[in-house]
Formats: sequence, C-alpha cells, structure tokens
Amino acid sequence: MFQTAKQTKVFQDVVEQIQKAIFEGRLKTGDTLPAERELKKMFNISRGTLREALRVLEQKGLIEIRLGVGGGSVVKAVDTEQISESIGLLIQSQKVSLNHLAEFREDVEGIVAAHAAEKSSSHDIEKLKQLLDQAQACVEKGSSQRNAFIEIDKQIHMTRADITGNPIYISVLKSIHDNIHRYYDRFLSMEKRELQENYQDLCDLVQAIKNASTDRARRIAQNHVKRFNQYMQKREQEEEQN
Amino acid sequence: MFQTAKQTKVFQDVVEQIQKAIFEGRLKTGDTLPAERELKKMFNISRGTLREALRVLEQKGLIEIRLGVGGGSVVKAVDTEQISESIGLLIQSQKVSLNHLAEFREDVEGIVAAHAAEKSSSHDIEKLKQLLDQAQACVEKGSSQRNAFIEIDKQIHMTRADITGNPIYISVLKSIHDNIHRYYDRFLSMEKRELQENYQDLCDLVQAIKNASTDRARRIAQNHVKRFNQYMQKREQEEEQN
DNA sequence: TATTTATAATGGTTAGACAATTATAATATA
DNA sequence: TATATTATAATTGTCTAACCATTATAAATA
Repeated sequence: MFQTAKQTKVFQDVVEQIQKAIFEGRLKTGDTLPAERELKKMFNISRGTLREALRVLEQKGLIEIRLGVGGGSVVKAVDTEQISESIGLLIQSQKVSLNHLAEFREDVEGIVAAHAAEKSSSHDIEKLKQLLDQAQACVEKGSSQRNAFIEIDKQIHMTRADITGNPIYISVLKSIHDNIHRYYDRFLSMEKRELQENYQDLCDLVQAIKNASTDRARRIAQNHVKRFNQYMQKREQEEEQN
Repeated sequence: MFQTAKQTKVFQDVVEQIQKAIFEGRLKTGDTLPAERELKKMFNISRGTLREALRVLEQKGLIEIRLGVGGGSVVKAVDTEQISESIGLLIQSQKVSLNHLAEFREDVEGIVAAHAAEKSSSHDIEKLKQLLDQAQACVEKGSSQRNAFIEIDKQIHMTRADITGNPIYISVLKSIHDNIHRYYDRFLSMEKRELQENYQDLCDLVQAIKNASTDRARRIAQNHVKRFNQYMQKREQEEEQN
C-alpha cells in the first residue's frame, strides 16, 4: 500500500540539490560554486559529507574541482566523457569485446554517413574537401605523417557526425572511437599503401555525401571501418604469436 | 622534453588500485571489500579520503555500499546504468532533445532487427512467439492491461537485442528505452486500437525475423518506433496547449 | 516455538586541525 | 621602469578522533 519512505543520505540530498540548480539554470556552465567552507554552512553539514557530494558530482561530469586560490567547484558543460568511460568500463570488465565494438561501429558509421548524405549543405562539403586536401598532403609525405593522417581521419569522421545535426551520433561515434583507439593504437602501422587506400575511401565517401547517395555513402563508410578492423585484428593475432 | 610529473591525489590512487584489482580478477563480482577501518589501515590513509574514493567507485558503478552489520563495499557487475544516466544528463542539460533520441532510436531498432533476422535460432523464435502470446492476451483485455502490454513490448525489444549477441546493442537499446520512457510515460494512453496496432507490428516483425528477411525486419522496426514517436509528440503538443 | 530485545559490526556524519597548491599582491633586483 | 622573486592568503586536500544510524545476529523473553 505504501512505499518505503525515501531515506536519502545527506550527501545524496546535496548532490540532487546542486544538480537541480544546474539543470534549472540557476547555476550556469563556468559558474563557480561557493567555497567548501561556505557551502558547508549553507547546507548545514560537515565538510566531509560535502566533499563526498562534490566528488560524486565531479564523477558525473557536472563540476570540475580546482585547487588553490580562486579555485573551487566550477560547473562544467556536460559532454560525452562519461559515456565513453562507461563503455570503457564495460570493455575492461569483459562484458564487451573489441569485436562487439567493431561491429557496432560499422553500423553506426554507416548510419551517420547515410544521414550526412541526406542533410549535407554546400558549406559542409567545402569543409570536408578542405580536410581531404590536408589528408592528401599527409599521404604524399608517407608514413612519417601517420599521426597527422590519423588525426585528420578522425576529424573527417567527426565532421560527418556534425552534419547529422544530432548530438547523440557525435557522442556515440566519439565514444566508440576513443575506446577502439585506446586498445588498437599499438597495432597501427599505416604504410604508405594503407594510407593511400584510406585516403581513397574518404574521397569516395565525400563524393557520395555530396551527391546525396545515401546507400552508397553507407556502404563506403561501413567498408572503410571494416577494413580498419581487419587490419587491426590481423596485427593483434601476429602479436599474440610472438 | 618532460611531461609534468603525474600528481595523483590520494583518493584517485585508491580508486585506481581498487579498479585495477577488479579488472584483473583479484576482486570478483559479489566480493566484499574489507571494512572501511581495515581498508584505511591497508592504504595508510584517513577514513575521509578513503570514503571519497569509495563514493567515486560507487558512482562509476563498480561497487555498491551497504549499511549495517555484514555491510560494506560489494563489487558489482558492471551494467548499463551509468551509460543510461550519462545520456539522461545530456538530455537534461539540453544538449540532446527527445527528437534526437527518437531519431537515433529508429536507426538502432532497425539495425537490431536486421541483425536479429540474420542470426536468430529456432529457440529465439520460440521465445519471441511466447511473448507474442502474452501480448495478445493483454490486447484482448484492453486498456486495463496497458502496463502489462508495455512491459511485454519492452521484453520483445530486449529479446531482439539479445539475439544479436552483441551486448552493446543491449546496452544502447536499454539506455534509449529508459530515457525515452522517463519523459514520455506521462503521455502514454494506449487505447485498445493502439494496442492492437502495436501488436500487429510485433507479429510482423517476428515473422520477418523468422524468415531472415533483414530489410523487411529493419523497416518494420523503424516504422513501429516512428509511430510511437509520433503519438508521443502529438500528445506532448496537446498537453502544451492546455 | 515465536517474539522481542540487546549486542556489535559497519557505514554515515561531525568537528577541528594542518598540509599542499596556486593566483595575486608585495617586494626586490637589474 | 621593467622584470624577476618572494611573501600572502584563499582554497582544496588530508588527517585524527569521536559519535550517530542502520542492521544482521545472538540472546533473552513470552
């Protein structure tokens, strides 16, 4: 008939109050909360309890705690870091394998490419073409520019996500990317031939987006990622044999 | 030339050590950590610092802290709760709208349905059919069984995710579902006609999965979700006018 | 035997102090 | 005067020591 009366721990109540203030706009991104000794008085709690609350808010990604004069708890813009971390924890706890992540990535990249092809403006295409030019410069200089190429490759992928106009795609793609590269970076070599192959993919993809060829864009993006995954898995196996 | 020497705060070091112990299997799901007064001695730190570390681990979803005799910090199985919470925070901070979430859901449901159609076993189909029977019973009883129907609908969706064999789909689908329903539940009415429509969708979907018709399964799943979204948006607008 | 009541283990909270960090102001130096 | 150095103070980080609140278990009681 009745529910058990909610017995919030003190620190939880503090977390909720501050969180509410943030979401209701009473605390804006960049605002600094009062110093701990002030907050402690305002909430009428001890400093230890307050600090537990602040740590939780920090871990949630809602505030950043800075040291020293002028320091304190600063309200942060919520971003994708926590999602990325959570996915990372799932991987590390072996609930999720890199193969699972790779499969998911193929699908998501395909969807993002298709949406981008539907929605791209001439301005978007211009930006993609600029990035392609930068990528080409890297390819010509060969494997010495490997890291620069990877960075540009990443930007092209993220730009596509931007074109969709849906921040979830941006978050998800970024989270996938972060987690895949955290594990695969050590297997990347990228000879000139591989760079060239990847570059060609990107060119084809931009062309498909420009022509609003949704299915073609989807297919190219999926194959692009698939090839990356195959390279990585092959290298991983070679490593294991040594 | 040099990187700034990493200056880990004490509580962070504790978080990392315990997290490492979990991922290396030295601490298994269900294990209880030593009591705070023991841990404090083992790490040679104060209880307050230790508790900040434990709160962080709790917020990460790695431990659960229980009160009373026999209580303590218990190692938890990592699940999708944190991902779900993070997405929820993005929504509440207005970085993500419900429309964004709905668009993403359409795509993901489509992919999951397609994968399910590729991979389903006769055993999976059997389970889906059982759920369909339960759903039918609810439909016949009409809107009084609305909540029961929604529960079974959810189970059918999650069973499809299970069939893919990829825990990421399970996590993502569950996170989407949790967040959409958190906001939309108040707009759900589900007259008998709507229940029947939804039930028909589910039947068609299971049939398509059984026949391994990937494209058809994708399309049905997407339309099923699309209709749900349209209902909700319509109700939301009606509400706003009052 | 069933119920109630104490016991003790354990997390939750408080208080007050000192240490470490850092932006800013004051001071010294070229 | 301009620049480098040094003190100052605000602020988080950590420590110690105690008491409060919750709860499983054991003991006492009906």
